[in-house]
Amino acid sequence: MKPSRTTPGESAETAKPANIYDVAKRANVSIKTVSRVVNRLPNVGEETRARVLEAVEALSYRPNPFARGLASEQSFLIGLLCDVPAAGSGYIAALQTGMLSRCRKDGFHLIVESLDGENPKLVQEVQALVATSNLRGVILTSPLCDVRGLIDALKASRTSFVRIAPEKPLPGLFDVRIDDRKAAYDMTAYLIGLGHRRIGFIKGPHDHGDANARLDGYRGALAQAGLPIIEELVAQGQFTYQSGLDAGEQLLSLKKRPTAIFAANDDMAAAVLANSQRFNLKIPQQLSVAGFDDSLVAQVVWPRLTTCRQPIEEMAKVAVSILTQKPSKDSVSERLLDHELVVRESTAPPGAL
Amino acid sequence: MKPSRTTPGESAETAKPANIYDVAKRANVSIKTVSRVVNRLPNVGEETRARVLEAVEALSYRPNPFARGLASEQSFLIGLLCDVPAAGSGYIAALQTGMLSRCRKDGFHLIVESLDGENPKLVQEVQALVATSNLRGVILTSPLCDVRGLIDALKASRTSFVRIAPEKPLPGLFDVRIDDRKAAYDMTAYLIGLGHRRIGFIKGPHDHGDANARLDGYRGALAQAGLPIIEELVAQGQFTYQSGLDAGEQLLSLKKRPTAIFAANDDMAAAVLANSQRFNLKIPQQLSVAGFDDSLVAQVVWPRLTTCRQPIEEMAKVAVSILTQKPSKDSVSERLLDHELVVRESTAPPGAL
DNA sequence: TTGTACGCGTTATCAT
DNA sequence: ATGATAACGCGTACAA
Repeated sequence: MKPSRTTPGESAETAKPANIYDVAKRANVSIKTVSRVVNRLPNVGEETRARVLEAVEALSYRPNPFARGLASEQSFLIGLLCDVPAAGSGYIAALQTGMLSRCRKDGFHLIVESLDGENPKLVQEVQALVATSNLRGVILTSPLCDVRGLIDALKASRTSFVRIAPEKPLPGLFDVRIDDRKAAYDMTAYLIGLGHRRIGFIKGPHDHGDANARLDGYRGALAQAGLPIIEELVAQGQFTYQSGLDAGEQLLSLKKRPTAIFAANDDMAAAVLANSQRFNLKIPQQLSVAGFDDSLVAQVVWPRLTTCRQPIEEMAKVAVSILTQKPSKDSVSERLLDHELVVRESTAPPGAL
Repeated sequence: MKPSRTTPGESAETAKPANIYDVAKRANVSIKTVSRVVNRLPNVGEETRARVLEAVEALSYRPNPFARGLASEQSFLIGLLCDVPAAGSGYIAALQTGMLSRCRKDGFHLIVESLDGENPKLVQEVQALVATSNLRGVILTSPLCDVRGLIDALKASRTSFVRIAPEKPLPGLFDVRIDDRKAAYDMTAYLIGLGHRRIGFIKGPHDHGDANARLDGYRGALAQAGLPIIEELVAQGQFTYQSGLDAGEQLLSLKKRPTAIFAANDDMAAAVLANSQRFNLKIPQQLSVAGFDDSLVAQVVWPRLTTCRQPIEEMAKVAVSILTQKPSKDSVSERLLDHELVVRESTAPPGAL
C-alpha cells in the first residue's frame, strides 16, 4: 500500500488534500473499493460503503480531476464553443446561464472557448482542444454548429457534441432547437393579421441556420397569405445592434416604406426602434416593430418589443443534460422545444390612431 | 524507453494523439528534453531545440493537460467566479469577453462558475473547487470579491486570485479596478455643471463595493458644490433592470421630483428611461438620465445614455494577465484603469427647451 | 464482495 | 546540455 505523504493525524492547516489512499486506510479497505463507492459502482457491501463515505467526509476527500482524467480519459468538463462576435449578445449570455445551472446540478464544469469562425485554422484548433482536454462533450452554437469540417473533426475524434439551433438536422447528431421557421411564420402571420401588407424583414447572418429558417418562415407566411415577396423589403443584418441600425435605415429610406418591420433578433429590432426616432416615426402607430428571442433588450427598450420567445436557458440545460446523462435512452422528444409569441407595445394595426 | 502504443508510422485516422515519448523518439532525445523545449526552459542546444520543434509540429503534439496538472499541480485553467444574479448583465458578458481574449493569447482556458453569494456553503464550495481543480488562479467579481470568508479560504488554499472592482484594497491582494468614487463624482459634477440642483441617485446593491464607491462619489460632489444631500432622492437598486424600474418609479413619484437621475449602472438607467415614458416626461428636456458602465444598453435605448465608461474588457485582460504571467515584477501601476465620461443625448440643462 | 498491480502522460530530481 | 527514473492520484484488468 502506498502511503500518503502527510502524518497519520488529522489534516494540518495547509496540508495537501487527502487522496484515495488516505481514505482507503481510514476505512480499512482497498483503493479500489473507495473508487467504487465514489463512482457509485455496484458490488459494494452496505457496511463497507458506509465506512468509506464516513472516511470521505472526515477527510473531505475530493477525487483529483487530473488524475481521474488521465486514468480514465474522461473528465467532468463540458466545452462551450461559440463564435467570438456573438459574445456580446444576450442570447449567448442566456445560453451560458442555463448551461451553468445544469452543470452545477450534475457536478460538471463549463469551459468556455470563443472561436473565430473565419479562422482557417479553426478546425485544427478545435482538434487540439478536444484531443488534449478529454472533455465529456462540447456544445456548438450557431454558426459553428453548421461548419461541416468542424463536425467531421469532432466525429473523428469521438468527442460527443450537441448542437444548438443548427441549420438542418444531420443524421446521428444531437440537436436542440425550436422550430425557427414556424416561429417566424407565426410572427409574420400575426403582423398580417393586424392588417400589414408591406412587412419589412431584417435577416440574420447567412451562415446562421436559425436566421435562415426565420427568413424562410417570413416568406412562407407572406406566400400563404397571397402577399407578394418584395425583395427590397428584405435587408441584411448580422444579429448585431449596429447592423440593425444600417438595415433599418435602409428599409425606412424606401420610397414606399414598410408599415411593419420584423427583425430576426431583438438586438436588431431595438436598432429599428432607435431609427424610428430619427425618422420621426411613432411606434406602433406609424410603424410596427417585432423582434425575436425575447432577450433582455426586448423589455428594456421603449416601447417594449413584440417578439418571439424561445426558451434559451431551457435549451441550454437540455444540451448539457444530453452530455452528462451518458446512457441516454433516446428521449428524442425533448429536443425540439416550444416557442411563444409575445405581444407587447411595439406592434399595432397599420395607421392606428 | 517506453514506446507509444501506435504504430511507428504516421498517425492513423482516429489514432490517439502523440505523446511525449513519440516526440522524443522522433527527435532522438529524451522526454525530459522535449519537456524542456515545450515549456521553454533553458539549457537546450539550438540544434536540439529545432529538432524537437520539428517533431512536435510533425506529430501535432499537444501536452496532455491532465498529465500536466497531475504532475505539476499546475494547470492552464483560470476560474471565473461570479455571482449568479449578475449573469444576465452586459457587464459580466464584457468581462468574460476580455478574459477569453487574453486566455487565448496566453494559452489558457477559462472555466466559469456561477456562485450563489447567499449560499451559506459558498466557501466550502469554492474550497472544493480550488482543491480539486488546480486552477492557475481565480478571478473574483463583485460582490464575491468582498466576501471575507472566501478571501481567507482562497489564501489558505494558496490559490492565487485577482479581484475585480473590490470594495476596498486589502494588503497583499491583486485588485483591478477603476476609481469608482471619482468616476461618480465626475458624473455628478457634470450634472451640477448643467445646472441641476435636485439630482436623484439609484444605488447598487449594498454588498457591491463599486456600487458603494459610486454612491460616495455622488455625495461627495454634492457636498463639494454646497448642495444638500437629500435622502429621499436616493433610491435602492440592485443593478437589475427590474430594480431600476421600481427605484425610478419611486423617485419620479416624489412631490418634488428630481430634474436629473443618476443610476449606478446602465441597466437601471435604461429602466428610468422606460419609466419616464409612463410619467410623460421628455428626456432630456424634463429629466436628465445618466448611467454607468457604457455597456451595450447605453447605446440601444433612446435617447442614448450619457454614462461613465469603464474599460471592462481591458480590466478583464489585466486580471488574466496577472494570473498567467507568474513572475510578476509588480507592475502595480496598470491595475487602476481610467474611466471616461461619455456624454450623449439623455442629459441636458434642467428645463431646457 | 474485495484487493493487487500496472498504466495513463507529464514534471522534477538527480545524475552525467 | 542531456538523460534515466521516480512520483503524481486514480481507474481497471485480473486475481482471489
